Amino acid sequence: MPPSLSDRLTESILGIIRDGGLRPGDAIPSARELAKRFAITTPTVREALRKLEATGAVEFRHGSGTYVGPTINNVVLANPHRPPITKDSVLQLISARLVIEPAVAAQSAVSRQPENLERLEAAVTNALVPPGGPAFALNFHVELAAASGNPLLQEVLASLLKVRVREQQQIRALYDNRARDHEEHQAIVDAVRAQDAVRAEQLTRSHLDNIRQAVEAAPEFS
Amino acid sequence: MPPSLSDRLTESILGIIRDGGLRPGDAIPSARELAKRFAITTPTVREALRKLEATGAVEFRHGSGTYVGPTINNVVLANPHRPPITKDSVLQLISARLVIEPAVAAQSAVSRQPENLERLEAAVTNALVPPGGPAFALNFHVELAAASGNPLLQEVLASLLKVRVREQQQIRALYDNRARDHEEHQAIVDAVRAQDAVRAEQLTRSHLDNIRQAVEAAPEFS
DNA sequence: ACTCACAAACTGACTAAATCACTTAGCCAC
DNA sequence: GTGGCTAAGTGATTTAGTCAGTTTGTGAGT
Repeated sequence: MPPSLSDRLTESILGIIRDGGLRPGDAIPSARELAKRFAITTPTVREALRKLEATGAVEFRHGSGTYVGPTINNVVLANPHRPPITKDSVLQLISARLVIEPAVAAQSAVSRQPENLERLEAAVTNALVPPGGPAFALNFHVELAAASGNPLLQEVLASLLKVRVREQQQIRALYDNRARDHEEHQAIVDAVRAQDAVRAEQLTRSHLDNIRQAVEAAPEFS
Repeated sequence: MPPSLSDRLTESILGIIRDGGLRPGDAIPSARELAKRFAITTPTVREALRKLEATGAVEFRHGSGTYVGPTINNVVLANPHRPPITKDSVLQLISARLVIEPAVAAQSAVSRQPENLERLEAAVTNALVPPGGPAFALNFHVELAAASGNPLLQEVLASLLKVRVREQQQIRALYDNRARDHEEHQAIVDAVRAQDAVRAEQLTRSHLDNIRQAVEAAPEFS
């Protein structure tokens, strides 16, 4: 069962990106030129590009060009075609985070660098500004994972949280306890700063447990 | 910036799958029929289907049809367009697993059901049969995560390990210590059976640490 | 010299109508 | 029955073109 033409094409296009040293944001050759280069037609090229688009490896900008996407080097990614969200799926997500994140926090307390502490502080304070601020790229829990020094852990957390974006508003609507969140986040940062792994782990666990309880108490959402 | 036609199409196709109650393995309407139904042309339909294919939501079988894929309900998935593997990336992966898996093992020791123990035992014994056996679908570490009762944790581990498949042969070639692996796996299962979370956690940690050391000692691969 | 408007010249988005390649199921001969 | 052939349905790909945005450079007007 030989790989299909469009399969080989995706690999070739990735080869162009890697061999060309292209980084996220850089433009790749136009669909017409790729078609010419590989001696195939544009619909076939577009199929291959769509596959790459689905995984965030490339991005289309109508009229402008095709660009290298932000997650091209990711190992694990959030499913862009997510199933609909239910209260159960939210609780499942929090349960998974309850297993993973405390261990991550402990590791981050050990491995954190001064740069990580800066970003963590920024994430904590940014969360206080009312929504609409542009600096929402910094997510506290993702930055906490980043402080572990392992990009893979950051990817895993980012993927888990990306799925949550859609219902984040719903949770906020039901249980907007920004002040408490802020306090707990700050306490975790302090533990990480002090390189107190045990405390960071335990604070993260109770923080997530608080969120879990809040969601559990909330009514089923639409 | 309105979503492109093929974006809306993917959503519509997912709608057909979900509304039709289709499950992985079931056939979906042919590209020609979808084109007719949405009053568009087949290349456009194919672009949408390719996007769904990239995330494992659908599968093509030339000459036969298009079928619902196994990972359509996944929240997080392994990047099918993985970057090339280096020794560093392998160590990074093991480090991430060293953070996540012990915590997962502890949770599994608490939550495991009789059914999980069966599958774990099967995974342990299957690993002993020489490669070529068909029952390689059971991966010990994935089953260990499954025993936690949280499908999301299973997804995360499966995604992390899927990436590793490509270099699994390389690791095996450098450090084929199947007997030791088997012993350590068996010890973890015993701890999980006894619902001894602390021991399961610690055994998992040392097991992964052994693998890490073996990889570290290995020469750089091609 | 500066700025604004506008017109190419690029780009992606999509259409239309075929042809080729593969799989499956049914039929028929043996 | 069983084997092989055939026909219908499917995905894979081509060809040739139109539509719709974006970027860039040019030139008129100030």
